[in-house]
Amino acid sequence: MKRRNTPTKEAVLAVFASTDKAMSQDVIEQKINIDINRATIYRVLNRFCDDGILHKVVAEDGKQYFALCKKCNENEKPLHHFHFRCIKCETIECLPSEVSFSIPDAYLIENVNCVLTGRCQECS
Amino acid sequence: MKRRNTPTKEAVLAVFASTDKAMSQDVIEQKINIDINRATIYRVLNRFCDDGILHKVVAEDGKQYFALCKKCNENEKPLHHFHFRCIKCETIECLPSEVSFSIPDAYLIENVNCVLTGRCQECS
DNA sequence: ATACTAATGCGACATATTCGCATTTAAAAT
DNA sequence: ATTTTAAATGCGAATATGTCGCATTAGTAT
Ligand SMILES: [Mn+2]
Ligand SMILES: [Mn+2]
Ligand SMILES: [Zn+2]
Ligand SMILES: [Zn+2]
Repeated sequence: MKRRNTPTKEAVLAVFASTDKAMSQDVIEQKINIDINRATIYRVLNRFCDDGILHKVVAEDGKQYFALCKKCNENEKPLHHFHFRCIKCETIECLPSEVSFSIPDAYLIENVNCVLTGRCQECS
Repeated sequence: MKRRNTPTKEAVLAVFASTDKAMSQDVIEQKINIDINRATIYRVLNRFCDDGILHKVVAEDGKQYFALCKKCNENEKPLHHFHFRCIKCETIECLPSEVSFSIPDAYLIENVNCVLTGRCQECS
């Protein structure tokens, strides 16, 4: 069960180090020089999510997007934050805006997925 | 461009009249007695969305769910509300909780998609 | 150097949604 | 009542995204 260091992991992490946007598998694959299998990329991404290194968002295009989990000390982001997807430049960013809602205690929330869609500052 | 009345439309609307939950295409198809083609159901649903009769939510399972748009006079629901998807009973409900966030004016919001996932009151 | 098993590549599979196109049919026009 | 028009449908194929099984490769600890 212990994780191993592999070129694939490093390549994927390098991509995330280069931007603070959330990215889909195909975009990530494009940004990597070496050839990595699609399924492998998904497995690496999901493993990173399990390990709390990445988090996953599903936009209303039905696709999964992955983004770095900012450490609580530096660029702090609320645990549950909104995301913004620009239909023009096709990027997804994690917003600093926190998600808050009221719901009866009887509900058990296991996941929060909030995405706003439209045009970002540059594209509007 | 003018809409026509068809048995399909009526059958789909009848399904929505029977519940206040959001439903996916396959569930809707199951609830209809007469045989309607899958693509047709999607087209009807999307047309209803265009016409403001239904609204669409995409959950983190990547699937589209459709729900009635409540009229502003009766069971008033905020324009942008949260949704809750129960992983146990597999239902999606429109919550009365309104979605509020702060984002620079330069952003142009065209769509809001917020889904909480977990276990509902009955299933928790 | 060897053993153990996590990680990968590959192809197949599953599922959801859309699209083109021929056909049907609701509704307007005659 | 009949004809006309284009909206709606059925069907099959296409697209897209994500997962899975399984054989193979390759980190890492001993
Ligand atoms: Mn985020
Ligand atoms: Mn709703
Ligand atoms: Zn943009
Ligand atoms: Zn439930």
